[in-house]
Amino acid sequence: MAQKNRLKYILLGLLKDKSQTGYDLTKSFESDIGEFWTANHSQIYPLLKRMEAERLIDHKTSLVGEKLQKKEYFITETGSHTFEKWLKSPSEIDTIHDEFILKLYFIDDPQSVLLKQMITSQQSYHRDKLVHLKMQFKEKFPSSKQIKQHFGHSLVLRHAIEREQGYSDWLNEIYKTIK
Amino acid sequence: MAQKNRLKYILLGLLKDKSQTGYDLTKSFESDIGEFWTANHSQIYPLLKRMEAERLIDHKTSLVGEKLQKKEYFITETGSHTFEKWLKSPSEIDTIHDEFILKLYFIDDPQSVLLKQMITSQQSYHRDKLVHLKMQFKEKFPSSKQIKQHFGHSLVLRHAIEREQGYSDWLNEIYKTIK
DNA sequence: CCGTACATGTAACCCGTTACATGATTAA
DNA sequence: TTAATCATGTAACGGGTTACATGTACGG
Repeated sequence: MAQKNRLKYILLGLLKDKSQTGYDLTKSFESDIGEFWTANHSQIYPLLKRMEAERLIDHKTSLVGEKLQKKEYFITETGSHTFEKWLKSPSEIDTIHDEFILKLYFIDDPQSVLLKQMITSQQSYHRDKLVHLKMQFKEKFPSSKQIKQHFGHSLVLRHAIEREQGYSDWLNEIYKTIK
Repeated sequence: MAQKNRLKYILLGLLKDKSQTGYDLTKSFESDIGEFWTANHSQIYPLLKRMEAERLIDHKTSLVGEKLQKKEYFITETGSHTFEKWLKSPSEIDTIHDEFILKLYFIDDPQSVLLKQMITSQQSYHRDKLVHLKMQFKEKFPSSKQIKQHFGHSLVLRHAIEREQGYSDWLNEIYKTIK
């Protein structure tokens, strides 16, 4: 086994909640789950087929208009079991791949002009990201009711916000010392 | 162009500092740079050959004992130029792939027993990581002299420490609210 | 002499990205 | 009628992991 295939478990997790088409699943990577993982339809469709062959999921075909068929995928008993087993398994930690951090590693001189430019461009990126995430939280969790219903999601969003806040703080700190 | 190939730039960055063999380069992913990126020798050796074909690097062969030959790679003018161009290019941001965060996303119930177990196991991981990183910093940057010489590296290590601190704080916060 | 470290390579395989490809439905 | 969205697929390719493979040098 060469890689992890976490996408499989994401799809199981999403289908556990409700039956969906490959198209629907693809779209969820453009919103909610998209903050934490990415996937294209070209990866999702073949994977769904493989997962069906493994009996983790199944599908029923339905008509949209007069001709267009769509495949509504749903999770099987085996699929649910596999998903729960994954939840309980120890989580492996990947090293974080951040291109900016990588570049920074190679800059030895505190007085480097390039460094200043790099910091300011990163500052604006992470500032925007922070604003975006805070807005997301407000939209999805306007009251404690939503938090109780999707506790994990709220924690994950809060974590992303705190991470971006930390990133911004760190950048601002650097900026102060080099300017 | 399907992917990024950041490893190429890491190798250039390392060779810019000093000439090294593939073996040496492989080893540096077990220490310093290993905190921020991973790579195996099976990836490095073929890449070095490709980079040589692109005239980014070159090598001279030397003898270790009586038979064993090693290839000492060094960076070319073209290689230096390519590296500098990369440093100046805008940094793309990848979404962070954290398996624990992913699992958490799917846990709706704040009272879940599984959640408690997951939190405590993560707490110990990130606590250990934090200790490790702080030790690394003390070892590599015992005084301001080293920081001035390798400013970027010091920033990157400080960032990793603050990130782990933030992660731990967040976990502890969750633990308090669910216990 | 024996185990560890030094030193270099290839092959199989999976994951993920980009691009190619096609067609139906719906709302403006 | 036409543009956006819905809907599903395949192909090519590059990056990264695991495993296979071989041999030398050196210190205890």
